[in-house]
Amino acid sequence: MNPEARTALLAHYDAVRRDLPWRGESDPYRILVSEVMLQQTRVDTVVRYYEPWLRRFPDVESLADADVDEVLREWEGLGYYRRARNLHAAVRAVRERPGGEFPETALELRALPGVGEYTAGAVASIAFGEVAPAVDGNVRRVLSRWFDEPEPTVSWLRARATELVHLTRPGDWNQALMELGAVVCTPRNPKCAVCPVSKWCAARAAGSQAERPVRARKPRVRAVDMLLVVLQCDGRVLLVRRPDGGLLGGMWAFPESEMTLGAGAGPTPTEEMEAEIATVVRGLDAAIVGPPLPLETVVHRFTHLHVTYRPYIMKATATVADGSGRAWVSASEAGALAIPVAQRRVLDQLTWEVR
DNA sequence: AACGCGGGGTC
DNA sequence: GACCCAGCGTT
Repeated sequence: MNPEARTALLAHYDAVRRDLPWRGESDPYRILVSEVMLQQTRVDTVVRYYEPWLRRFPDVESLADADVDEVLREWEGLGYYRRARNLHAAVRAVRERPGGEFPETALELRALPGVGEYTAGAVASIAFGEVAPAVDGNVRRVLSRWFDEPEPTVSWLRARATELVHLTRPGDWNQALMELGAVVCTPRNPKCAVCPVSKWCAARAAGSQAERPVRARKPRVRAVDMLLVVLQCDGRVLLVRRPDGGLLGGMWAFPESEMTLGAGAGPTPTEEMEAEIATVVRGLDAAIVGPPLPLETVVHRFTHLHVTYRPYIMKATATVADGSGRAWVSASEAGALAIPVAQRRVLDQLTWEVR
């Protein structure tokens, strides 16, 4: 493609690359862990999770042996919890391979759960030196500007990235492109003055870099009021396990019900709220022995959802048999479970008095 | 191609 | 408050 530009970018990467925990790593398991954690997640966030994760799950064997609950607990706060479940399944799949050997090609890696086009290329190039492209959001933006392509398609990106990838240092090349996008070729106010490839950049020449790639239309955010039912009995509260497939899948949370009454919920529950609480409690095969009392509301923003959690606490009889999907937990037991951040904030309001 | 899926940093 | 991040799986 353009040997001069590639040399300039690699030289820039060598000179200024950040010192990250996984930099220079050669263990494919560790590289896979870092790449999965980095999916849709900022470097600064991943840095806080990476090393604790490796202390708990240092290799394929230890992660494959672990229970999914431990895996989710270690992932708690990172978001996109499907990633943790997929990673867990992926190392189990690796263990089942002949000799338990780690897949070494992008094609084989791609077959692992949670490993898509990007992650397969990244791990193959970084861990095994395969000449494979790796196109993430950063690279998309860099290439869109480099070639002044307003709306790059997946196939166009794959073609450009494949042409460009360095033949002897593919892993460093892919990381150099991503690092350029993260540090220099940023979404807003790109730092063209310090960019090592600005003199080959078509958008820079046209002055269109600020508009590349063109913004996608913004998705509308839905506002939701969510009733949370906090049943308390003998210093324990009832948590239910959320369905695997959906939002916050597999994590433990308070029983909830979406309310349509808007922001009117005050210090005392409305009749409508009382009725909804009763419905939820009935569904849990429990019985209330005291009045529902409001806890502080907790606001949490998901990407497409703006949720106001309205927790009500009440004493109840622990008539629920502990099935796999329900559990009466103490404070210390709650500490060991994977619980969504917003609901952890509700838990933090509890005093855990016995009776 | 579009959508669901977390949480947090940045401007 | 809007944007967006070292994406993937499903439909």
